[in-house]
Amino acid sequence: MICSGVSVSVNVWSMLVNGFFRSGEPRKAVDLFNKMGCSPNLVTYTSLIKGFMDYGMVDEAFSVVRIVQSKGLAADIVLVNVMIHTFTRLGRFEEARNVFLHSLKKGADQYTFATILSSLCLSRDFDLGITIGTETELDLVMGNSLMNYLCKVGNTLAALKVFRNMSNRDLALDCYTYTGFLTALCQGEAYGHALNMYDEIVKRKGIRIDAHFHTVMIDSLVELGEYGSAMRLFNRCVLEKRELDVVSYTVAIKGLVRGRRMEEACSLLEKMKDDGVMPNARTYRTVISGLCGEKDKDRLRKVLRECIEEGVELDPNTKFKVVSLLSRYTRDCSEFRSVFEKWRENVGVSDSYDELAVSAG
DNA sequence: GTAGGGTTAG
Repeated sequence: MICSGVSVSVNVWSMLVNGFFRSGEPRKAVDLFNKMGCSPNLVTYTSLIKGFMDYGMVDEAFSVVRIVQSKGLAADIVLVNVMIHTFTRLGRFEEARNVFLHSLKKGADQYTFATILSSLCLSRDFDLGITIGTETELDLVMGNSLMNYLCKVGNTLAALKVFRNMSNRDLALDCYTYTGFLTALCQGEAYGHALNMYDEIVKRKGIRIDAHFHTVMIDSLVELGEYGSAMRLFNRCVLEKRELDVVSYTVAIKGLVRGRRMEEACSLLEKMKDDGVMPNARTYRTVISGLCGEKDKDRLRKVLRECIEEGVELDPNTKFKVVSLLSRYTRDCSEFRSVFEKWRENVGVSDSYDELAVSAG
């Protein structure tokens, strides 16, 4: 269209800018924006803000926000939703909440509620002082988000009610929905029923089940202290070649640690690597604090060696436990002396705050 | 039928 001189509307330019961001070519999106043959509008700016945020280009995103403001363009509902999402991703929950409260007066929709519910969960500040979206008819994503929120605040019955509501409608329930359902059942002390439902959902045709779904069931059993049952389910998932990821293995390891089965926990740590799933800092933390708890110095040294070899950085808490245990035995920690030195140097600097920070995507 | 937005775990 451009080469043949056909006039390209602002709609088409906006679609192209958005499309290049979404297909992983932010450079082209920006080039095209700069070459637009007409002036951009709110839709174009919204695509830019979202696009920049998706690539972690926070300053660029906010420079577009300032352009919108300086042009006196009023944000519509889509931009409002993008801004709630943007502030949330940056951990700026207060601002997300303010934008949301402002949007209530002008008509929030399902996207708004899904976003703010997730924001509240992330901020761990569940008290918004208002009820959310009771006037709005649930759609799939908002329903999923609401169930998740209700489970987190401990309102299990309300979560189950949302599930029933969703089931009675013409919604194509998905992985998120069933995961929320199982979480609620386990929280409601109906884990036997949850296990039956789990089996039934896995057998059902046409539902894509992901690692998250299996992991939630396994983790719920672990949290209920049903370690044997949790491990049977995990092993069954392995045998049946279900999709499992690093979180699934870590949750299973947590079950073994809680059940004080450290030998098996260490074997599973090895097995996951054989299965092609690389342990991360959280996995090592689970095993290592378990070994510290059991004062199992020999296994601890072996696992710590691997952790260091693989370049996985532990959290400050776990480092402290390791040093407390091993430094009492000079002979046992000689091989780690330089590593411990480095840990001491870093105390109090950035990495201590990592756990407080919220991922910017 | 005609641009842009949303939900999950250890």
